[in-house]
Amino acid sequence: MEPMDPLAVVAERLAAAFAGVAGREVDPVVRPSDRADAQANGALALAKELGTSPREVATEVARTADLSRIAAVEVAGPGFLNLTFDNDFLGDQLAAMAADERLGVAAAQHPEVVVVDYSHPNVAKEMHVGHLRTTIIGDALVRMLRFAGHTVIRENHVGDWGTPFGMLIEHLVDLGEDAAAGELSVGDLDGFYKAARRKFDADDEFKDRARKRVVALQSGEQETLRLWHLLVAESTRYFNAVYRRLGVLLEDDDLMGESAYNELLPEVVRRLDEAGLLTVSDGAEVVFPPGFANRNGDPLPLIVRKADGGYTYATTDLATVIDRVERVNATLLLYVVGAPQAQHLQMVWVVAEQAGWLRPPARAVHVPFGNVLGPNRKMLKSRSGENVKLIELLDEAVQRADAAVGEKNPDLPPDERAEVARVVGIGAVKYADLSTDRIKDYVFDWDRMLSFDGDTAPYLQYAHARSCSIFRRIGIDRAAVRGTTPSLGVSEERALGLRLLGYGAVLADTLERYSPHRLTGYLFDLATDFTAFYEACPVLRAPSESTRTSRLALCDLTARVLAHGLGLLGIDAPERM
RNA sequence: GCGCUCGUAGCUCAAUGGAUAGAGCAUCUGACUACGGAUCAGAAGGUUGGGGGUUCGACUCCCUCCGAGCGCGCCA
Repeated sequence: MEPMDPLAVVAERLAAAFAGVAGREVDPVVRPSDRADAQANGALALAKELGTSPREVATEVARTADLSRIAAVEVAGPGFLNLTFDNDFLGDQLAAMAADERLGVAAAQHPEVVVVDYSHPNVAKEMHVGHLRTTIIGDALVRMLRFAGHTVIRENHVGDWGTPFGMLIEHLVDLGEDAAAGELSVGDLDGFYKAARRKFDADDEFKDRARKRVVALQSGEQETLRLWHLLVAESTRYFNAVYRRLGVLLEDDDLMGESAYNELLPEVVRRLDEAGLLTVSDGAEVVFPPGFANRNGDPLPLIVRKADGGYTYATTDLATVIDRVERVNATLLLYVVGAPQAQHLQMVWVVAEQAGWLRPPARAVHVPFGNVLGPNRKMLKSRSGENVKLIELLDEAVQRADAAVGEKNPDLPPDERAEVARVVGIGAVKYADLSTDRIKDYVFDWDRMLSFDGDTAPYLQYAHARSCSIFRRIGIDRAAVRGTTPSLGVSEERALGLRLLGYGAVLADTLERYSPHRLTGYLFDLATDFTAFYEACPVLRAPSESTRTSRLALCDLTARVLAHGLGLLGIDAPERM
């Protein structure tokens, strides 16, 4: 099937012409441009190789390229090929896009099994805004990868094991199971954790009990395990409530906490030993991956077993590699984990490669994201106590959205209003996070997260709702216009049509970089093009019946792309708001 | 000390090595008895932290300096 993206079509034709001029295969870059519909700059790069001027190369390419009925081409500047697409061609491409369930988005050529590791909250600890990034980015990547045709396995690597559980279980015992469960079920995880921590720090007797409890837990003592399960179950219930509120795909089946790898840990160490990678250093069993040095310039170890015999998170992370490659049969391991973990993960993967667990086609990719900073521009610390609970942020967002909906559209029935408020509020929060390049730190700011103006989800949702509204007004089914070929005589129609046709390329780019903000940027541009079109081009009062049908087709396709793109980001698009 | 990341308009952020660095917010001017004003049109706002280099061409790549943040042996 010929691609619907006109840039791709033209790139193919130009490649042939370039090949004729250069005498070898050339892959010209064709990109959107302010000066024309598209621009190719291959001649500039090729001229030196051919020993001629860029303009000569460009002119020859322009002369020999087969672009009839597709685009006009002219040589400009130092040797740019400026392309102007033929309107009928664009209309045909749009018609093809509208007829395609995938909206012109190509499926992955080599579908694979992908594990996406994200969210990973800690049992008996509050989910705060820091968890927003990994959860939302991971969710968006899952949706996009799935749409691209990959088999996607979600894994929520919850922190459900380790030394803190001694004190948490003892605190549970002190409170009594019912009282503790009650406290946890209302979501006061921070209060529970802090109380345990306080006792641990202040009370030697408690501390002693906590330590013994850790040993009991690790040795699988029945009663201790039962109490541990209680903690995990209550926390999980709370996490699920947050996930449902947030509208992400994670569910109980996706839980792969640290505890899930317990049996594998001795195996990890044994295999490392067999591979001759294990060294004993200061009583601990470690591996020295090449290329890493500590602050003294000495080799930096990855500790897989502490001097006291306990395992570390490095051991667990190594176990995840084994499990995901050997049991799940994944070839792509995505870790949606904060940027500070970069070195740790690199070390783990180097060791996994050395041990032979991670080898092509299997590979691990870190999808890092920046820190959420406090008002003082310092990292929002999970134990600082003053960080914002995720659920509070979400509730506030929905509440503000509800007020806005009540003001803007008072006629909405109460139940629909509540749903719109939810979708708009949550959408705003998600979009605020997803629309920034994930690698950057950002300062957490209520106003920023809860803004409904400008480059925000509600703006995109509004554009979608307006488009749907036209069809509702005249009472026709949107699908009815999908057979028509749009004509693009007006510049706003043309700009909108061109934008629509770029959807597939943007999605590919977004997935290639694992950067959802590429998609949000496109959707904002699309909504902007649509509103400009909407202002300039009357649809229902169009000058002719054919123009009206053509514009209705553009409205329908815009609404579909907006809803689809937002959907891939985990954001709903209501038909009314 | 070593390593990683970041530095772009007053603020928050975009920008595959391509011509004149773009948006949003805020500010200022304007626009309908609304196909939905949660909108649109316009103005103003820049030595892309400094300096060097590579290139026909650098916000982008390399070097260096400055500034900020985060990692760097038994927490996870």
